[in-house]
Amino acid sequence: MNDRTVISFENIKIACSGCNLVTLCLPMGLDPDDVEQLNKIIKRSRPLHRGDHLFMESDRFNYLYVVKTGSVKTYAPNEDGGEQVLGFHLPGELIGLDAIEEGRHHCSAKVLETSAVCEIPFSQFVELSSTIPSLQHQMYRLLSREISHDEEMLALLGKKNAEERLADFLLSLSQRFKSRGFSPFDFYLSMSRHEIGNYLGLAVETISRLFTRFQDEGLLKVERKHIQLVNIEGLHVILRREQREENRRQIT
Amino acid sequence: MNDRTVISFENIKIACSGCNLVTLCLPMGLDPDDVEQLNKIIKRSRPLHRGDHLFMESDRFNYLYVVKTGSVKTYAPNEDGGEQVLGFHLPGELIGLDAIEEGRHHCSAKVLETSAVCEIPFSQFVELSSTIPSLQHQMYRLLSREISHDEEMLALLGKKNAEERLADFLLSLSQRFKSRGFSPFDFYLSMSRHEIGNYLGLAVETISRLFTRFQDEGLLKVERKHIQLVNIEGLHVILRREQREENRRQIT
DNA sequence: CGCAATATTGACCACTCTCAATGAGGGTGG
DNA sequence: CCACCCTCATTGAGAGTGGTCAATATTGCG
Repeated sequence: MNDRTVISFENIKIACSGCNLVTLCLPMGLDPDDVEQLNKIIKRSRPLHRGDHLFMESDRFNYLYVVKTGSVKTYAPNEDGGEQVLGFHLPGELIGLDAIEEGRHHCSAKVLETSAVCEIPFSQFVELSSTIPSLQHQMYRLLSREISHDEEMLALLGKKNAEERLADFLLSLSQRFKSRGFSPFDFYLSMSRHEIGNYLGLAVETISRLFTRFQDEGLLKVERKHIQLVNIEGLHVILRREQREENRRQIT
Repeated sequence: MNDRTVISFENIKIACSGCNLVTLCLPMGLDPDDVEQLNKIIKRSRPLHRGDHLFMESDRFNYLYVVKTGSVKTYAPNEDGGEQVLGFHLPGELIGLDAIEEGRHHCSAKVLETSAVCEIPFSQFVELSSTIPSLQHQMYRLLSREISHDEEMLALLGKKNAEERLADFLLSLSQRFKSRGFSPFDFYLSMSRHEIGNYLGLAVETISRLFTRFQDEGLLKVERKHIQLVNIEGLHVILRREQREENRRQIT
C-alpha cells in the first residue's frame, strides 16, 4: 500500500502516541483519577486495514469506537444494495452513538485506510459514568454534539446546491485537519469521489465536474486524492449565497 | 381559532391528563420513587399559542422541553432569512437536545397550534440523573434515538425523490398518531405545505402537486389540512423503489 | 368586509442525474 | 518486468425531476 497517496492520517500517530482517550474525545472536566479508570476499560485494537468493518448494520451493540489514527466511514445500507454515507470520522471522533437506544447498530462502519481504533465496552462505560458525574455530563455533550452535527447536515442536504455542498465539505475537512495539527490547505482525501457524492447527496460525476470547476476558478488544486486549497476565502464566499447573488446582479 | 381545522392534538389532553412525563418520554426502567423525584423538578407551562416560541436560536440553554399536547416545529434559521425545518414534534417528544453541548440553542422552536409543554431544568436534571443510574441510561437512549432519527432523515434527503419523501413523511406521521392512540388513517396537519416542503427539502408547489397526484391515484384524500389515508399499502409501495421499477418494466 | 397568508395549477427552464465513452492508476499474475 | 484487468475518475450529451415565476383561488384573521 502506497502511504503517500492513500494514507492521510497515519502520521497523527506522532501527535497522539503519548495521548490517551481523554485528549481525543473526552477532553474536559475529568480529573486524572477518573481518566485512569476510563483508560482501564478501553481496549486498543490491532491496526485495521482499508475495507475492514468495525461493525455492520444490525450487529449487536457492545462497543463505542474512537478513531485513533486513520479514517472511518459510517453508512446506512438500504434494501436495494445502495447506501447512504453518514459520515467520515477522523482521529478523536466517536462512532456508534446511534446504536445505544436499540442495542443494535443502525449503520455500518468501514475503515477507509490503515487505521487504529479504540473500543469502549459500553456497559462498563455506563457503570463508570454512573459513578463519575463529569463523565456522564461529558457523554451528554458528545451525544448532543452529534445531534447538532446531523442537523447541520440536514440543512446542507435540504437547502444547499451542489457547489455549496462541496465547498462546505472541503471547508469542514480543512477545519478538522487544522484542529488536529495538520495543514488546513494541503491534504489527502481518504475517500473516493463516489463516497463524497454519496455523502453529499450528489452523483459522482457532479463531484468530479465541481473539482474541475473549482480548480479552473483558482479555488484549489486537485490531483486525484491530493487537495490544495488555494483560496479558502473563495470557498467561504460560495457558502454566503447572498453575496454571490449580488455579484451576479452586478454582472447582469 | 377554529379548533376543528387547526388543532389536531388538543384532545390528547384526555388521554394524558392523568399521565406524567414518564409515560410520555422516559417510560422505562424507573421505579416510582425516581419518577416522583423527576416530576418534582418538572415545570408545566401555561398553554402556548400558534406562533409562540419555546426558544430561539442562540438563546441560552436552560431547559429541555417535552410536548404534552399540541405540536411544535424546530427549525434552523440561516443568514438570509430562510430556514431549515428540522422536525415536527408531537406529544411526548423531547426538544432541545442539540443545545446541551454548547449551552446554547442551535435551532428555534415554534408552536404550531395551541399546545402545552413541560420544562425540565437541565442542570437539575443532570444532578438527578447522576444519582439515578437508570435515568441516566434512559437519557443516553433518548439522545441516541435522536441521532438515529436524524440519520434516517439524512438518508431521506440524500437519496429519496419527491414522492418517496412525502410518502415517508405521511407514513411516519400516521405511525406516530397511531402510537399515541389516534387514527393512523385520518388526521389533521398542524403545519403548512410550506413547512412540509421545507422539512423535506422540496418546494411548496411540489408538495401541493404531490398531494393532488396522490389523491388522483387513490392513495389518500386531502382537503386543506385534513388528510385521510385511503391506501396505506400503496404509500409503502412507493417507498420500496425496486418493486415500483419492476412494475414500470412490465408496463414498458 | 378586506387584506394577507396559504394553496393550487400551469408554463418554462435549470440543475443535476443518467448513460456512455475514454483515460489513468494500481494491483496481480505470468 | 510488463501486460492485463479492474476500479476510479473525467468528460460529454441528453433527459428528467423538481424549482422558479406568475396567475388565480381559497381561507383566515384583523
